[in-house]
Amino acid sequence: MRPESLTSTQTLNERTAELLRRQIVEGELVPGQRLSEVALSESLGISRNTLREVFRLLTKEGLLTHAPNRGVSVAVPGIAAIIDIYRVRRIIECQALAQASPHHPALERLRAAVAMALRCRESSNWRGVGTANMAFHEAIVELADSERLNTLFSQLLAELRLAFGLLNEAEFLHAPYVDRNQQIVELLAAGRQQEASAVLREYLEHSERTVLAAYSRNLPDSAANR
Amino acid sequence: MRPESLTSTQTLNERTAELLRRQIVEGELVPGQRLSEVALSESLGISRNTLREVFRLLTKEGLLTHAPNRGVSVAVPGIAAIIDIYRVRRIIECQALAQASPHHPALERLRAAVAMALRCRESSNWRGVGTANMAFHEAIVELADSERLNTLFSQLLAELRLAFGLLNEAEFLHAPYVDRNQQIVELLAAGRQQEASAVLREYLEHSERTVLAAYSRNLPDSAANR
DNA sequence: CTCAGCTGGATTGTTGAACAATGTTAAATA
DNA sequence: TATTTAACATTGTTCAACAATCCAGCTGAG
Repeated sequence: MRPESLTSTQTLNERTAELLRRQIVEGELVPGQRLSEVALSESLGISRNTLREVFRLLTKEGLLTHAPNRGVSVAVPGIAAIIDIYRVRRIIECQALAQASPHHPALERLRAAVAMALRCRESSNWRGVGTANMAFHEAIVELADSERLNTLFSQLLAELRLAFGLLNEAEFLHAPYVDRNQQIVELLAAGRQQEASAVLREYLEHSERTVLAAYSRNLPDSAANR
Repeated sequence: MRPESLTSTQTLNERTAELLRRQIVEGELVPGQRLSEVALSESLGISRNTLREVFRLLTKEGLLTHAPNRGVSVAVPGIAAIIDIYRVRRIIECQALAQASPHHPALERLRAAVAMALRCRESSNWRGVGTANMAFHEAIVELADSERLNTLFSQLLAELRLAFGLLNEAEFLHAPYVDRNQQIVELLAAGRQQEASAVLREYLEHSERTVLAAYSRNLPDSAANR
């Protein structure tokens, strides 16, 4: 999809940004961890100035936080961020689904994501279920045919993956929703968008509650974060 | 609202970004204009590296476009961008309004924006009507109580002001909607959110048509832009 | 005359070093 | 103990240089 995601891009800037993005959402860099300009630039083999440009990029994407004169650190999604993200998701995803055409090309992507999730669930590959689930929701947003919503949403999902990384219960977080995803696709294909949207709304509310519960259970101290 | 908008902020980075932002949306820098790193950095009295960091910021905000090895230029919102922006606006604003509480604190801002617009219209201050109108829509999005939607929307509006700058018909673009804004506030205050949302939707569709018409009328060549 | 390829100049990409400004830590003092 | 001061470390910012890329104009062949 995105030209950057294929291979190493043209500029060192983008390549480094992509690398750090991956390290952040995959948990190699843990939330809250401070990123020293000199240390990281040396370990990456790039200049400090170049790294600073990358920092500005990722900060705008919400993956890093930048405190002037105090450096940048990996963002720590707090409860407020979770609530905010789910609020945006309900507004965008439900609306995209409700007004979607049953013949939209993204329908293929939806079906593919469901199929992938089913396969992964059978082999108890919960991580795979998670990424398939992400792809499913990205396809839902694509139903709205808006570049800007697509990029916003992919950033939101990256933030959410950061938050999920704080939890270690991938099965618990993703597996229960595979069946509902399938149901949503079928409803949409049958032209029953309103019902599909309603299912999705309830689904998102349930997921939010689950995440928030796991959050305050596992991270009792960082509740006031961000 | 935003801490940056009050006075000069801490870091030179942010201050310069704010300056360029203003120059862009106010038309001092015309869309399509190329921004040379050396020339601009000298004229601003800042270093080339610092300016490059600012460029990355404003590019992420959609106000600049960055072609690797070919430098940055002021973004040229094409017809596709206009359509996309209005699509996002309909999804976000209408939903925010439809689910809003009639006692939300942003209601005061809505009323203030309408009052301001009325005053400006009486004195034929069309520029003032325009900014009041922008404030009105920002307040609508605030009804959704989402940080992320607020920042997304303020970026969208900045892009839109960039597009409007290509047109020189402020009266035509903003004045007709003052009355409808007032109507929307009254409907919301009366607890008739659905009707308010419907008025807004029709309003946005009308505005989009107007802008697109003016666009293809005034800029017949740059239709395929972006 | 047109077009492919070349060449030189201009711009961006990237680096390294330096200094100023700020934040942090720990010792020293009241 | 609390406060102040004094080092230290980190970020903010600048500068100068070189490599990589792009662009315009030129040349020469057909």
